[in-house]
Amino acid sequence: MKEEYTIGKLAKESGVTVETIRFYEQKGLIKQPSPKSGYRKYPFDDIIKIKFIKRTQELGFTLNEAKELLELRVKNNAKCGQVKAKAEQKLDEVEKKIKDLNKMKRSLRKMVDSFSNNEKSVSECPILECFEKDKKC
Amino acid sequence: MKEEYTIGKLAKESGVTVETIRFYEQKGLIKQPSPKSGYRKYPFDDIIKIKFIKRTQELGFTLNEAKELLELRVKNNAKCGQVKAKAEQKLDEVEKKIKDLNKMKRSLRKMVDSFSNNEKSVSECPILECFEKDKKC
DNA sequence: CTTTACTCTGTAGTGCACTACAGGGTTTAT
DNA sequence: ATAAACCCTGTAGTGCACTACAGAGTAAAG
Repeated sequence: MKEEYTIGKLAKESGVTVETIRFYEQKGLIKQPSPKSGYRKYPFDDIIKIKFIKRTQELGFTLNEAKELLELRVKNNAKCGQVKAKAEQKLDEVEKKIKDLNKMKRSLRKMVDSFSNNEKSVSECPILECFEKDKKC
Repeated sequence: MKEEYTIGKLAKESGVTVETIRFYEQKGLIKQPSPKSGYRKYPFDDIIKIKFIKRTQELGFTLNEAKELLELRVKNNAKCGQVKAKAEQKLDEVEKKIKDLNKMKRSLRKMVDSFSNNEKSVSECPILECFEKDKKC
């Protein structure tokens, strides 16, 4: 009943490859007690860490940003206020991303709507024009 | 009154660098009549092509996708439906991203709110847990 | 006619997030 | 005891979208 994973098991359990874990380690996202004696050993808890990284990536954060967020958890002298500030900053970033994507969405929707006549040949479709900024097709 | 741009003028007019244009050429997005005699010459029309590429990128398309869209314009047997389908697919992708980011936003907002007590130490702040999928903080 | 500005090809480097070996050592199952 | 399965470090390659030269040729301005 050991409290540890080998790298292979951690990889399998968290849904990434062994190489990815070593890559994260190299980038400083996952630390490990430099295996003087053979193999890396990871606490079970690291599976949550890796899933967290994957989750943040799904949401458009970079690995460096994931690292920052992980570091917030680790600094035990940090106060909630500091964490809150970082979280708020991320929140602003997320909101900006959503805004940008909504712009994209509106443009794409306009384009799609303008292509309602499926049988027109492309020469009659103003493809280039439809992509122009602020152009109504 | 020549009907052509040099690469430098095309670059300036379309807001990209000379290298970017050559890069696009290399990737097959812009074609040019392999300048046996000196310098590349581009029709004025290519400025629209490059702006189109930039625009598609703004809309979340990759260079390869931009290339495909440009090719649709050239193939005169292509139907509007094909362009529409591509735009719709992108639209789905963008909408999914927005959904994910909204989830993230809600998680972050919850997190920020839970950090109202600025003097609690971070160890009491459930950062990782707050990011977990479908987890209510 | 020379200097400056522009162009050419080709290769290498950037940042991101991996992915794929090579050439070993270790552990576990049979 | 040996073979399969796993692990190690380290380096190189991938795809994307450029960016930055090096070393050379050409065109335009004064």
